[in-house]
Amino acid sequence: MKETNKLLLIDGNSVAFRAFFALHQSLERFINHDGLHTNAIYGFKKMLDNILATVQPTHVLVAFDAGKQTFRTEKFAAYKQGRAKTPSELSEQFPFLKKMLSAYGIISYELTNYEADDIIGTLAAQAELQDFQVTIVTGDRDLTQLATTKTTVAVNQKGVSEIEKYTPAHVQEKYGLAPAQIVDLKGLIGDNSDNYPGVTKIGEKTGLRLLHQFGSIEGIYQNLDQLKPSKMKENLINEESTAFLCKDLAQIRRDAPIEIKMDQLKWDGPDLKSLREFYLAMDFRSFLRQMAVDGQFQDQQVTADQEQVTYQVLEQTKLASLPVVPAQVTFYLEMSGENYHNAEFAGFAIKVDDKFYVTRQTELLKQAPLKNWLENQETSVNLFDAKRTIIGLRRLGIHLQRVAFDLLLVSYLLDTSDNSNDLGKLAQQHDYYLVASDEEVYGKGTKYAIPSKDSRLFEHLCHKVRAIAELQQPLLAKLEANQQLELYLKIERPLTFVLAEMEIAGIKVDPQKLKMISSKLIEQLSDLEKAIYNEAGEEFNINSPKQLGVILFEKLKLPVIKKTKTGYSTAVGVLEKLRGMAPIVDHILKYRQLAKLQSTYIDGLLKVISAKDQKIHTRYTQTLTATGRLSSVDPNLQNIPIRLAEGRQIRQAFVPSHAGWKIFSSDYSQIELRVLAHISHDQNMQAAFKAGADIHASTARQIFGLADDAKVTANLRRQAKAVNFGIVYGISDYGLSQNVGISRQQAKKFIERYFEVFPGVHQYMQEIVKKAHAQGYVETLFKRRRYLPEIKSKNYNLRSFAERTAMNTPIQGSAADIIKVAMIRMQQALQANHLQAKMLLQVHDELIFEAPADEIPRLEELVPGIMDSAVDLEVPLKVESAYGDTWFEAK
DNA sequence: TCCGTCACG
DNA sequence: ACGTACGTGACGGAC
Repeated sequence: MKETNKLLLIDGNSVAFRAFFALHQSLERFINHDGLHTNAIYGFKKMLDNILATVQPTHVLVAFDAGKQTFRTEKFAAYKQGRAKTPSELSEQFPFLKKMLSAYGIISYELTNYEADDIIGTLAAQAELQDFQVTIVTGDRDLTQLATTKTTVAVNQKGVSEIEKYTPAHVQEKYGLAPAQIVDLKGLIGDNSDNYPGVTKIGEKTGLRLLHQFGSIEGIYQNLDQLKPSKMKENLINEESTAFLCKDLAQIRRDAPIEIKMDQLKWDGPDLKSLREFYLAMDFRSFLRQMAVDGQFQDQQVTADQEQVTYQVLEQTKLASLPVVPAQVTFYLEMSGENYHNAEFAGFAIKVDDKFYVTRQTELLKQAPLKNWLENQETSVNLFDAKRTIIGLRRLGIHLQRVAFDLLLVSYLLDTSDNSNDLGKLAQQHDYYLVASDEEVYGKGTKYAIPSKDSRLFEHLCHKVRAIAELQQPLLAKLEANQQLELYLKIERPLTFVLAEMEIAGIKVDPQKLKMISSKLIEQLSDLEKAIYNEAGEEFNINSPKQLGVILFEKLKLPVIKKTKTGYSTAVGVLEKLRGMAPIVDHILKYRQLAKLQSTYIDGLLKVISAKDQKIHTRYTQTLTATGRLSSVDPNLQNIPIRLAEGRQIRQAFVPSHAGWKIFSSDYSQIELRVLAHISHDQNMQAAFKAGADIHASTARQIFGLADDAKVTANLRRQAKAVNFGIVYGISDYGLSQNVGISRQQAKKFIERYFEVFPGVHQYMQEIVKKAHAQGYVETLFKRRRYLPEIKSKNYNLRSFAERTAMNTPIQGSAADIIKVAMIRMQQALQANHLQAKMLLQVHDELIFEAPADEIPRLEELVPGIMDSAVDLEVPLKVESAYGDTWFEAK
């Protein structure tokens, strides 16, 4: 018996539109490495898989509209006029959509002068004659007119997955009409979105009533005498030609001059190789993973065997049979929770030679030969997240000395903007699919739990170890190809050890001091609260921007300066403009300032002082920022207040951990501007630094045209400083004007003048943007790389942002490189000089130590000496130091 | 979980 | 005509 042929016809434009708007809120998340939007392609692909699986067609075609001009516009010029232009973010996706269809082995078809509908109508008619079953997929209900016993019309609803199926019975049920009568209905009532009118005053209700009575438009006009005289009847008579024209426009053609034969639509499934290449080009990682898991890669065939990993559960009795000093091991230590300073151990897996060992008993690590593997100098250890592992092991009394390959760190260096802390997700980004993400295995949020079933945990840990081992060679090769091996080997990898020591050391914090500050704050806050309620005439939550907005702008009728997405803005900048209009404003500003201190810096810090040693152990994230800076979390010790006197007091609570010790601090002076002077080779700016001038005052003299020895007023210096900052950030006249409080015109003049005075800087800014465009990324002094795909975006905002980033990242990132080098050398110098001093904190351009009082004179020489010689620039680096009994006094 | 706000370089 | 300084993390409130 012959099997039934099944034809699937898809309205490409309509489905692409649906997919685009369904994923519109995620538009900016769907951008591939070339800056192409991919949301419609993604949605289309999901829908396509869905429909292919349910319909299981033997023949497939996707029809597209050929253009605006069609036979319908010839008959009626206004047809589909007044429609919003297709957004460029969507139209750019069509060529790639067609590429994907071709990889799927599916024909895309369009026909001059006809719409996709007509192609579908014609092919459906031909297929029915050949006894095919036909399924039509579209987002447009008009196609329901094509439903027959052999043809089903599937209309996708809002999303891409919800589909409503129309058979003749369904159309009958919904409208009380046969599918063929849909065109009569449209002829009477018209179509707003296609922009044709129908008969005046006839809507869906009247239209349906007439058709139920007379069957068709022809029927209505043959039986006009049966209608009672009415306005409607007059309209029908006056607009007879319109009614017939509109019916004709609605009528999908079933005889379009299509040259394609049914045989050509035969579908044999996708070409997996092309599909894989396409997904790679689109950055569709989840689909790639799906393909791998489904065993669809020819060169990376995943069989059930390969999914599995053979491992041995490690036990006390087995330790003796392990090798003594292997050349290489790959190791993963699992802890439950992010904070490795105190997270519970969950187990470990280790690969040696080709064998995998795994256990929950982390205590085994303390014994031979495992301890020796990790501590001896001859075995290289491959890891994921070395810092986490170093600190976890240290808690077990194990001193990890040498790391060869750190998957997390290397991956970050390869692409600083596309990083994840999850081994499974990260492996996927490198086209390795045989390890799940932690979220898949452990869950997230309140559901997070290490599996109690041994095999589940053990397999996952072994998969992780296998991924590290497998990715080692290819990723190191990529680093080398990018000329980034030195950055990894000389800077980032050694830095991991330095950071680990700083985190383990921690900084002592005096809770009594914080509580003293707190009691004063609470008193002041309570007074302010009373004053604010009094001025507002009611009590409300001052911390709620929403409630505060109502009080200020509705009840007190203060002028609205700025709005946010959700309501009135009450940010500092806004409140400062309202100052003097009502006393409540000053009180709110003060309240905000103090409430921040209390919640973030008093309560927040008290919560994280360790009961064991009265210290705070932050974690530095080495693999997060796009520029190469560190960040500090849990708590953030890089944003302890300093600018305002009230907040600065918090620093009095940061104290040395031993009696008779001091806090010592050194910071780079204007490191970013010095970096800029170096990379731009601007002679004028370099001269200022070489002369040891006050750079902001010198800038002021030059851009405001003062004499070389003229005194610079505080105000001019402040403005020049703002311009200098603006330059570093990738300046815009608007941004500068907002910051300095001058007109945009004035700001523009400042910038022009600046570029005249510092032509090297101007040239650098232009060239770095060009370079970013040409190569797709920018680099720092030590070849740290940041990709900027959006620099090619057609969206002005995205593109401008990428351009400013191109200007800023080499500056900010090179400064980060420099202090990292200094930190490594510093740690070595402390050891080499047998000093007790410890490096505790890094705050971007500043290093903070604690040391016995008698070491301070040595540090005053040593630390600045190392910091200012960390790199050799075309301008000198300047370092300033200070010390005292608390961090507050080390200023 | 997102948003607005604000602390730092 | 557009909306804008660069890089972070933590908090409270609202959904």
